[in-house]
Amino acid sequence: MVTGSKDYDFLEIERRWQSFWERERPFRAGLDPSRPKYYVLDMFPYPSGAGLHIGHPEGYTATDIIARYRRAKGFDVLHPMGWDAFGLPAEQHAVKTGTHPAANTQNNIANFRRQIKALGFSYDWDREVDTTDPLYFKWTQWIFLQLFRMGLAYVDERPVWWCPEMRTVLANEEIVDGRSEVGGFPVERKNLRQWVLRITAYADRLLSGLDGVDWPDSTKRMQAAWIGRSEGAEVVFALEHPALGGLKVFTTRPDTLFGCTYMVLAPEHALVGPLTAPERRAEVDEYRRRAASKSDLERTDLAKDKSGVFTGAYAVNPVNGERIPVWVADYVLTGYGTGAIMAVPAHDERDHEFATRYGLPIAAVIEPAEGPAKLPYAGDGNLVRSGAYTGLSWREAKRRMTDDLAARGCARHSVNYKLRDWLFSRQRYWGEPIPIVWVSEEDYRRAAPALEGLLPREPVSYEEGGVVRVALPLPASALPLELPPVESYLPSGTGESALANVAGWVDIWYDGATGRAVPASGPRPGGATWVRARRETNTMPQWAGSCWYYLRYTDPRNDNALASPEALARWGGPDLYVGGAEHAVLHLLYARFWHKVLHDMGAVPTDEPFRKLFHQGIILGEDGEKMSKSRGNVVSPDTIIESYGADSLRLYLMFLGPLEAMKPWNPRGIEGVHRFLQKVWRDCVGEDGRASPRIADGAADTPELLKLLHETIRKVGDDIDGMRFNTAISQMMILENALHKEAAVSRATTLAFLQILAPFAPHFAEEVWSRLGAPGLASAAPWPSFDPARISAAEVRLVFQVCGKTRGDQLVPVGLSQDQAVALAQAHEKVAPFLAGKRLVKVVYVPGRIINLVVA
RNA sequence: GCCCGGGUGGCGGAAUGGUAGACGCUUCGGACUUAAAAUCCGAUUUCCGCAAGGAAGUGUCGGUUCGAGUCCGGCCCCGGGCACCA
Repeated sequence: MVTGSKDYDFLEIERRWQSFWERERPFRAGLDPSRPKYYVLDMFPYPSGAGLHIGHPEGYTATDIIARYRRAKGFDVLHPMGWDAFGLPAEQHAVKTGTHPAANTQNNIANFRRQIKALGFSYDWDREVDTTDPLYFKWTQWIFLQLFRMGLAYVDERPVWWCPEMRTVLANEEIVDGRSEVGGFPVERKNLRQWVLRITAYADRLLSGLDGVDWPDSTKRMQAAWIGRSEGAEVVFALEHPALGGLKVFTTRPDTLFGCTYMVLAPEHALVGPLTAPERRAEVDEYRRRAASKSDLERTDLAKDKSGVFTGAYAVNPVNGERIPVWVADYVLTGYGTGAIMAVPAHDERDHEFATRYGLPIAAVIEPAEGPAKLPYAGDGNLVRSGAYTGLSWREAKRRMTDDLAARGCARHSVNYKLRDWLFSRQRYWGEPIPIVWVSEEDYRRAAPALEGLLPREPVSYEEGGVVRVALPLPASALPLELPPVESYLPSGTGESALANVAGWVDIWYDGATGRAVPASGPRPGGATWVRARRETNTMPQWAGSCWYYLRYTDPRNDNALASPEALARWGGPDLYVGGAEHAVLHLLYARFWHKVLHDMGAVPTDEPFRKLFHQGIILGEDGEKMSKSRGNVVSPDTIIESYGADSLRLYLMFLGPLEAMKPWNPRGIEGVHRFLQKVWRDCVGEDGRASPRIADGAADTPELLKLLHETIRKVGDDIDGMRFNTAISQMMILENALHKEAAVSRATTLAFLQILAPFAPHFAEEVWSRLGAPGLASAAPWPSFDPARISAAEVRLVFQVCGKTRGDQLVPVGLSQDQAVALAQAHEKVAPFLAGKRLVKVVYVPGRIINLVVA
């Protein structure tokens, strides 16, 4: 199984070995259950039409090295690849060309697969998954039904970007500067009925679960910030208007209650209407109208100056009975806390800015130890002018005041999160259909008994034109619910997806017990369980399929479960997950949420999906800018492979710098690693294409060479474990430079070198391995072990310092005593002049490293 | 504004508190060649010096230490994330 060429013909060599792997499939997982398992996963790609760019194989090369290294170390390795293939670009392409997005998607997948295989990655292709495959999304839909059953999926009116000109809903990324990216039409907010997942129910566990995982700190921090837990109190302020009862606010600083000088409601707050005084109504209504027309962006970024209006109403501060005015301002958000705040301008920057602008009183109630602080002051301190609480530390006061108010029934300890529930529906064709039909209340009651155990405790319903519609889940037996063919992939024009136009699919007679359906245009089939239904026309977002794919890889063809309990028990989640930091929050948070839900229902054994996470850095263009088509600085792996081969590309991607770093692509640098391979080739393979005469069976390598070999074996192993591939490669270069200088090198040394090179440059290593006549495969041989005795030397280089400055060095025997070391230093010709005439005041001796003589 | 990460030769980068610049690129010199490419050998932080050698040097200012690229504090740049969340 070698190629015929005499020189390093990488194209031929790589082609041969790739077809060998294709044929023999040596990288299948689960072949030997007696071995320990290792599951190493890449974030699967969206197969775009543009094909692979150089950033993809960076992370893939890293995981491939680890996978091959672990196999050589005796692990049963699961290393799979698949396709996150639903998504907007495929749908846009379908709209433009009229062809089914699946066709284009399959073309793109074929191209991605070809490109990935050309890099020689050791994926188990038998486990490939594709989120758009009905056999896959059957289980995505099944998971949705579990969320539905558990009351974690509900419907709500939520705003979306609506383009009246195009009569379609647009995603955030389709909008540029407040206009549609295509056509440049104006867009507006429009409320639509949407599916929402109750991720907030898991907020606390999503936060605490971060403690137990081996993730980059920055990513943990980002998730924690996104979840945004804050502890405080809900406090009820009585309103003067007796009919209105109380006004509830959330505050993290109940200790500053004595400094509350006004209150603010979000413009959308339900009490704004009722409590506004008649003489202020016109102004307040106008303000609310203006706020409603502003986008989120305008309400935050652009509106640097705070604005608001007085409602004419007053509330009563529960701690001191003071009468305080109630304002409306859009710096208070409706979605957080209670949508209303107690304003403490002395100790909150935002309130301070607002109070200053509108001339509202500012009362300081917290003082640092060194006396009154410049306001606004949000730091540590004790209470002042706060009645019975004066003198307490703010932390102490926070607890006591909440407790006291709670005893009077006007406060309670409370926790709030920034995390919002997850908007889970898209008005698109190219996504997983949501397996729900909508029926009347009456029909729901009729169908319910047959769906025992599949329904949420509270029915999910909404009202439209006075008619209540209730969500009925498809039974699992009716999954997958596939996308019906459509004439046009354009959205319906009413804000619904193209599915709404498929009358025979949407409007149906539906058998709740079996999930069978026939078009409503036909007669109602016989049988009591058939009801009139309308199918859900929303589809799932792209996140859905990627939320659980790592589980499917463990048992990708299972038709009875998302994966068998045995497969899940064997593989668990990935031991290592590698992907871009751009997914630090959303993908990883959503997947963790689903995983915890699945864990709670007993479907998966672990509580967290990704034990160890690593983000590869971004590879920038030659110009140091982000690679993009418009900049024209995109590097394609195909062209690099043509000129240097996949092994050189793999080596170079890893040699560029630390995996996690952002680093520019330098087209010349690849010459270096390519030369390295050429050099190894020439040192191992002779003129005739067979083993070089330099490689001698009986050659006695020098102790220095063996020391270097064993150091290299150790360092390469350590560096792979630590994901420091760049230094592993440089160590192998050092070894090669040394081997190159030898007239003859033993076969054993050469083979060991090829083995540690194999994970990095697998085609190359296998080829040379077999040319040397070594048995089997380089990748199948057990990882070489290093001998510590070879590494330790009898002599070490000791550095002589005088007052911390290096003045010389010398080879000394290991175990040299301090006195001997001092004597050697004093006698050293380079060192002695610096000691002449000085008194030795101190000696610092680090055996085997340095001796520092401090003189005066 | 807040929270992170990072500033080391011409370039990418390497350095458990212990010889700063490994390894590679670039450039220069030499060998081989009719010549070129490839390859091989050597040099390549800056300054002073013919040399031996010496001095300075890891964004910047200060500190801790026998000794700091590494630890601590201030400042300046660059990159990323969040951004009225009460």
